[in-house]
Amino acid sequence: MSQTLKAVRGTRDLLPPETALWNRIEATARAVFARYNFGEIRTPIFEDTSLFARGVGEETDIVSKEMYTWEDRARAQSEKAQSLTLRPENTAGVVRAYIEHKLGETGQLQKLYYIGPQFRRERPQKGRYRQFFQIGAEVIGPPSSGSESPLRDAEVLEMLATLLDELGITGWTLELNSVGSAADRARYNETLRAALAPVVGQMCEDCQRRAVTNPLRVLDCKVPEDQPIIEKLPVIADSLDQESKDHFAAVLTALDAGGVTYKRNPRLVRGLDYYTRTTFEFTHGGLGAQNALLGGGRYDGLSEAIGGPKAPGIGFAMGEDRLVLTLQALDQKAAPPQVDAYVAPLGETVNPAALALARELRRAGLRIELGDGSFRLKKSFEAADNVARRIVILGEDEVQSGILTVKDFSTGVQSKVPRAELVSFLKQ
RNA sequence: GCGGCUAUAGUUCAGCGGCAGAACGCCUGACUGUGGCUCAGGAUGUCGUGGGUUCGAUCCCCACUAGCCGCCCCA
Repeated sequence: MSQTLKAVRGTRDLLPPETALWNRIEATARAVFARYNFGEIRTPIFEDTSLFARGVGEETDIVSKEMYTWEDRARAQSEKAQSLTLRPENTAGVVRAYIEHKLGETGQLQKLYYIGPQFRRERPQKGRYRQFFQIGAEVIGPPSSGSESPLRDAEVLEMLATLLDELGITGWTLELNSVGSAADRARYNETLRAALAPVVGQMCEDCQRRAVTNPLRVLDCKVPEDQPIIEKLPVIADSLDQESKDHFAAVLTALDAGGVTYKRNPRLVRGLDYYTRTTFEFTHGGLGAQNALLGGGRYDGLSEAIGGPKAPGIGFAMGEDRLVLTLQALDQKAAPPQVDAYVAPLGETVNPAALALARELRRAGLRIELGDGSFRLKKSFEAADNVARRIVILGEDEVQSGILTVKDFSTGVQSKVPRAELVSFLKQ
């Protein structure tokens, strides 16, 4: 059916009842964030392209291959067209807003969370979409606000463990590493290049390519034959300066005290250029190749990279689509909602009275489905049983007498209830 | 971006070079105001799109599109 319009590749419609699960996830996230004193930030869905080029990194796959970018037309002949991009992630936008509104001038630590769509033009797969939803948070501020403290790292990780637990996601793994400062990373890259030179010839094709373009990525290789070689490569921990080492040690100490279990992964390197020091990933089996539920880390130099003041920070982004998939795999499907009562008018003449009754009940806070007088009683019962705990029958008799007939589907008990008592009866 | 698998009813899926199928769901009746069980009947649809081979294609071939799996990357 080429004529009918369809959602474009990599995008999808979310429909009830699945949206109930999305709502639950978002409500839980908001509640947890509130307990940790985070406030919501909403940034635009598109930004100046250079924000991502400078923030995320020109050489990353995200920026070099996956962004939706276009030239916005100039308003006047004298004006240049502006290059705009649908946001591929939200951290850069948050930091841009932090700089633009001079939030650092408050002297306060900024704790901001966001929930919203992001866009990357990748090949779609389960758990990977071109429009996908992230729930993320950032802790950022001038150094004097404590933004650089390892306690912030530990607090964010502890909050994430709590959030996943409250969502009902069991069996997650937290993997942790420190990639050090920008200088540490540059030094490590050199060390790695030198160590790879004599052995790279024995490795897989991908690794041979990575050894040239991005040696850090060799550590991600999953080819079994390469593992013995990779295990003998120098680890980044040895290239860290003393300050970074102490910082990471302090994060681990705080996590231990907080009772958050983690697994150190010296080979965890993240794909965005802005990450420094602590990096982490929460993974879950059963997601297939896209096994990361969320990822994040520290970005002490990001603000300066995009022209702002020194503002160290740490943050994360959760793949909401992946949270949904994981919860569905754990069989926590959204149960079809049961309304409190189904109002069944008997005959089209009582339709108006049925609307009045439904209004009264709904205004009292009850969840009501309203049927239709053209339905035969049998059909009303069947429709009601699908969605409601009880049926309220409203025929001519009931309108005349003011006594309604209510049948409870779970007990099979049928009652006569005066209209004045109906609300309290249904609230039982 | 690369490689592989797949595409048939609202849903999950059979099927065959010659009238398009099942289950569930849906509609009608048995049953004028009492459902769930039962029985009888009914509608499901351009067989993803476009082209080719053929007397004839839903089936074979090609291309495209989309989904899934792996790679890549990442949330």
